[in-house]
Amino acid sequence: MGVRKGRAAQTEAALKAAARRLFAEQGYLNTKITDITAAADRATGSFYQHFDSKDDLLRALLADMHAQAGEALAGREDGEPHDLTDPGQLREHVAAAWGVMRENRPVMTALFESAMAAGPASGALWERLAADTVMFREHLEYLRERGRPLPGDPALVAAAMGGMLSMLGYALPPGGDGYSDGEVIDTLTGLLLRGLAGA
Amino acid sequence: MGVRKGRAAQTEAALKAAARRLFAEQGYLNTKITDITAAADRATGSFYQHFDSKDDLLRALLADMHAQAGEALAGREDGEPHDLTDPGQLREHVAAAWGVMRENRPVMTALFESAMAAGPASGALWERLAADTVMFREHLEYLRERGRPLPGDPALVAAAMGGMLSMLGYALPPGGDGYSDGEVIDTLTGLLLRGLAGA
DNA sequence: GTCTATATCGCGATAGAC
DNA sequence: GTCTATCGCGATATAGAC
Repeated sequence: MGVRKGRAAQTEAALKAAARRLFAEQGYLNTKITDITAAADRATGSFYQHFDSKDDLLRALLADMHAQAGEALAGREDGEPHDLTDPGQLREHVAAAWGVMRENRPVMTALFESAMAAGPASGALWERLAADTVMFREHLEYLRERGRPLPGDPALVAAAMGGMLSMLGYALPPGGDGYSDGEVIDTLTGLLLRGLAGA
Repeated sequence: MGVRKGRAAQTEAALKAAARRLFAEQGYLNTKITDITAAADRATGSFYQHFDSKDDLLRALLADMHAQAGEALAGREDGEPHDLTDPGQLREHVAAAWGVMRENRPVMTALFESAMAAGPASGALWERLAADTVMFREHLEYLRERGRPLPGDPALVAAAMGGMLSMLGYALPPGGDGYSDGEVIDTLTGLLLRGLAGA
């Protein structure tokens, strides 16, 4: 695709870009449709030419993210499960998950808030957690098959790991005064790998 | 206090009870003030005689919970920090945290959603996480002082542990088909204690 | 497709009789 | 203190000209 786009495509892109910025800045739930159109310098009505609702826009952003992730990961998966008890390999996985979380902060943030707004009984958040940790779960199941003792059911352990990551990814203020990405990744890796009982 | 209450106290209690039930069933954000009054068989206007807003009601529920927890914990804290690397003691702490989460599901749920609705940049969720994990943090600092190697900054490790707990506590459907409390507690204890690398 | 203007509505909050 | 009735605002969504 070339650099030049039609006016319509430009508007859609502007709306998406504005939405991503606002979702990260003030959250998904707090962001009104009029906020998005204003930030994109478009009229309110134009929004509905491209999206049915805020939720629809979010799904579009998610699709973009998946497409991008698909490109980046193409051919990188060798199909052979990795050994999560190996320090280097675990760190790599934690770093990858953390990276996705940070680079796609607007979308992850929004999905998180959206799932949460559905309420606990809806199970939406649990589904999200499960979906986001399939890779962890598969690797844990692989370990279990090979006779490694796990602290519990692979799906539960995977969800616990993922929950820890998502929660920190959402809650930790991204810039400045907090912890560096490397520090967070090292800490989480260490915590998961050795546990509290030490090396 | 006796069993009989005035009409006013009865109304306030009914509103609180209805709110707790609805918060657990459909979430805090989804629950409208009119839902609460309807469930409590009271008129909409009566709500404001007792609370200024939904947020105010939540604070009242939180105060009730703290009062109750205060009674339960009175005299149980011996001031001496515990050793979180001891399996029994760690499990006790995890079980305690999990128990609070489950027994006060409506309030915890609501606090969680409320903090989240403020958006990520507000830092509200991070503050909640930090506040809910002071006990973990203190124990970790105690370990560090005694020369134990930790995977990272005590506050960060504590937040990670707390995040894992809160996230699962919120996301896991409370009844029936899921995991038992004992299973969850054992899994989390094992995960934190031995880490993935095993005993 | 984009704009301006407006219809519609849910819901928080208040007024005033009882 | 509780009720019924209503106001007012914020936000979604649509209508119709350009």
